[in-house]
Amino acid sequence: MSMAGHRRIIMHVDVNSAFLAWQATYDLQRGSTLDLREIPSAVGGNQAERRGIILAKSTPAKKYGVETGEVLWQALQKCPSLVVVPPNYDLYMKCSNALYAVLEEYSPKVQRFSVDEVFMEYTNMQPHFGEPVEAAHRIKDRIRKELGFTVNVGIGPNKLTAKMAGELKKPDMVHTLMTREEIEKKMWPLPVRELFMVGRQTEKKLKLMNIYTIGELARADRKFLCDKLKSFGNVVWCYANGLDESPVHAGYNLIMKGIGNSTTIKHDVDTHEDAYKVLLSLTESVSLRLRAARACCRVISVEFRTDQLQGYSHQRKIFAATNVTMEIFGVVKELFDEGWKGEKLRHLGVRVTDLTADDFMQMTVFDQEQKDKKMALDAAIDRIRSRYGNSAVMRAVFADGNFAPMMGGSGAEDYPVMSSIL
DNA sequence: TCTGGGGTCCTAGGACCC
DNA sequence: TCTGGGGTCCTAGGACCC
Repeated sequence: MSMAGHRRIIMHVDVNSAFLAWQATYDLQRGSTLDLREIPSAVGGNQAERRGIILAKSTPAKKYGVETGEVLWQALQKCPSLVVVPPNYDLYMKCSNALYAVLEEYSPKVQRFSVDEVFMEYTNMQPHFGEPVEAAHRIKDRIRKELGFTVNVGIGPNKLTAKMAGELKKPDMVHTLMTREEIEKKMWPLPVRELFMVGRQTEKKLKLMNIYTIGELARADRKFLCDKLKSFGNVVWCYANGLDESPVHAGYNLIMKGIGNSTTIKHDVDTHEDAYKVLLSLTESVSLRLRAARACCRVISVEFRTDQLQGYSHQRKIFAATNVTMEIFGVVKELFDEGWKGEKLRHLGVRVTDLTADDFMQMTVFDQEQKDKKMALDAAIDRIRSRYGNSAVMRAVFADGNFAPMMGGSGAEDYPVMSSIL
């Protein structure tokens, strides 16, 4: 909440080619003489495990037309010399934490927006750290020197303008979008697709209205847009005009809305037995994270993706909130049986939503003793796993080694992800 | 030779209630 | 025997973000 007439100053810090830069930094610190950022390179999933897409690319790779999200073999056609390294999520989490720790020194209000993006409230911080642009340069240079990777810093009167400023030109730059004039000059000429929240579908609809640039969207009739795009029309119109009042949510105090894990399976699954193994594995990691967050869930959903890449889902609200692995798994099995249309499945997911705090767990009328036992078992397994690692305890169904006992979730701490409305 | 995994929010339609 | 209308809850699907 900002007082009327009070001018906020928000900074957005965005790591340049985060996954790739972090890997390169790590390699250099361990004595490598090759900087991945200086050659055509990418972080990519494992093709043999059918996860072969580009997760991040170097600037030289970008010059060959390599794009994030594209399938590996296509990227290799464009750039045969492309060096592809596997992802390392634990490393990313460590680098992200290090970045966050530095930024916390400059403001009491720092919001983790994603693993590689942070919003920082700089309002009223000038007496301590100087004018915003100078401070941003110092912060940026300090991160490069101390942590070894570069960031862009965007500065604006709200989160939207700060974020858009940070995207203007990369890498290792500071940009501002403080005034109406700056917005019109720097942001309005950009293709409308570059506006936060304008994806492929919205771009297509806007084109049909003859809107191609952010400026054209900003000057379009608001009522007309609401007519065509419903409430979303208002959102994008405001964003195009640099309007946004959303607060910076400091630290972890945002409530998580849901926890999910999903996985692409090495071989298509077409039996209940195999699907159950995958689903149990996913349920294990979801419920572990749920308990770590000291939460229970009231909605459980199972997500399907077929070998034809057709996706669908099935969910149910349960009577009493729970975080007991085998209770959740019981519902997951039911949902799978009801939802599965019998196709070959390449991908399965488990997600829990409608979370509540676990401190006053609703007493179940029946079988309280049974429930206590299950909760004690989960707690004991969680303790062993946190002490000796996730593979220290394994359910017997996984003993044949065909499926991993804990799929998804890196064990890294969870933090709230920003909402799409900023 | 195919297209990851983690999220959030919005909308539409049906069930159900008064 | 009649079919108005408002409200809430639930589920599925779609759009977007990184």
